[in-house]
Amino acid sequence: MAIFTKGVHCGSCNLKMNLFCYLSDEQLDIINNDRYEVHFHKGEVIFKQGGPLTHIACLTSGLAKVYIEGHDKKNMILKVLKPTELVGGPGFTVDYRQHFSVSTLSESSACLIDIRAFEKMIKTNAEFSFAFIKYLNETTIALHDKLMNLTHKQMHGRIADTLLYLSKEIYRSSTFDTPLTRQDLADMSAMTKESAIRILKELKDDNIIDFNSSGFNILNEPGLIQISITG
Amino acid sequence: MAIFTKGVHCGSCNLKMNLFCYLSDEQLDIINNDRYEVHFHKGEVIFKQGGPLTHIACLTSGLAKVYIEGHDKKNMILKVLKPTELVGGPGFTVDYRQHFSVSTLSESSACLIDIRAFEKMIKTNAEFSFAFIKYLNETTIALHDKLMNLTHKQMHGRIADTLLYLSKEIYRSSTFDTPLTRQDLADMSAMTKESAIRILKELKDDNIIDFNSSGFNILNEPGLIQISITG
DNA sequence: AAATCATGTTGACATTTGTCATTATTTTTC
DNA sequence: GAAAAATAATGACAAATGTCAACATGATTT
Repeated sequence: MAIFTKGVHCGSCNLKMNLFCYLSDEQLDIINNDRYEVHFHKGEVIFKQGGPLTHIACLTSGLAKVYIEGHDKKNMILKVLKPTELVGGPGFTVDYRQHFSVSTLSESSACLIDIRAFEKMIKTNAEFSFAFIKYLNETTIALHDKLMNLTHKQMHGRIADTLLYLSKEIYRSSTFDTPLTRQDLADMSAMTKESAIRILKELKDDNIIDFNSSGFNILNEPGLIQISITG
Repeated sequence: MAIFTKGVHCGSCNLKMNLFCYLSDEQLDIINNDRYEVHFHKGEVIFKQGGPLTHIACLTSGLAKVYIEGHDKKNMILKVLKPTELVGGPGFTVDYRQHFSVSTLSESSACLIDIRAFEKMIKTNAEFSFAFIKYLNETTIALHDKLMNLTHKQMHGRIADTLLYLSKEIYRSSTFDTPLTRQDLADMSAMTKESAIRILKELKDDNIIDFNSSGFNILNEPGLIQISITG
């Protein structure tokens, strides 16, 4: 678990950017007063599944993965987190335990917000609460989408979805270098790493994508989208 | 879509049972004033995916299924709804469209609550809003669970999960008769109906379960749980 | 530079799962 | 009650996917 080495105020994380814009200056002060910036090395765990939910995190630099840990190292990566996204956890208001793990894919920083301060805002500011409900519902819609993609598409479609997600949502570029390993790509696509490698090779052979040690390049995005649709 | 044949006040749906217990009598009056009870025949659609989200429903009698419609009639049943459960929809606060369909599995009644009245309660009552957030988070936890089960378990484990869900959560009995078809059981377990039939037969041959035209009987629950775990 | 370790790749093979055709059974309709 | 339609069941087969073993590559340590 994250250790608060020092109480450094997090200046790089402008809370007003997120749903915190609904807070009054006074309320913002309350949250600002006990939030801390923590630096994480590559591969370190920010939140651990099963552990206590004491804080909400806002990734301020670097990249992280949010994943559910299953049996036999069979993990499922729910999403990739980039600055300056929030990550809470559905245990909030329920059992105050983490229902997924979050770990960094590169050197990263995160701003940790005390869950009690967050909870107070929810209970005292209805606009803020409403915005948070919207955030939760958007998460649910994304989860539904993932559920359908992973259960109703074959491997080619699932890998296409993963590549399009990285290209469009995370890196916003048709070429990108990524610290995600083949195992990570497999964990995002619900398959073994061997299968992921095979499908990637096929897509490369068909000139839909290209890749080497320095990253991926989507050569034929319409083709990749077609594969994503036909599954 | 549901047609409001008549403005019949819904007496059988005691809103105080659900999260509505956080409302003041005054607020409860506001919601009570424009809610209606509607009867649905077996197989009728209460909410249609893609359609407008104008109401929240509380099933007051009967049974319904909540499902995402995919391509080629490949549906995914998210949950079975029984009295007196609420069903909203993640489109609330987002795009005000339905992101899943709800249809009845038997003759049913539902109490429909205007989404604007509901939204007003969210915005004016922080305790209510907090309870609703808890409800949303519980839904998300259940979705995570489903995602893991469906992507990381083989068919035997998935069918076992479905049977245990029906037995424990829905019917609360080791024997139950259900209007769910084999296709429905398959749609809950992310497989084809032929596969569902085959697995059910295997479980029957192994004396883990029994079934006939009048319903299911779980003979060896520990065995079924073991299958669910080893997947 | 050698050694070690993590990650990536490939091939052979077994298993799982879906598809399709066919027949039985049940339910609904007339 | 007969006919039609929906649902259930079964078998043969093909396709998708995982498993395992082997080896390659690259990064890190010594």
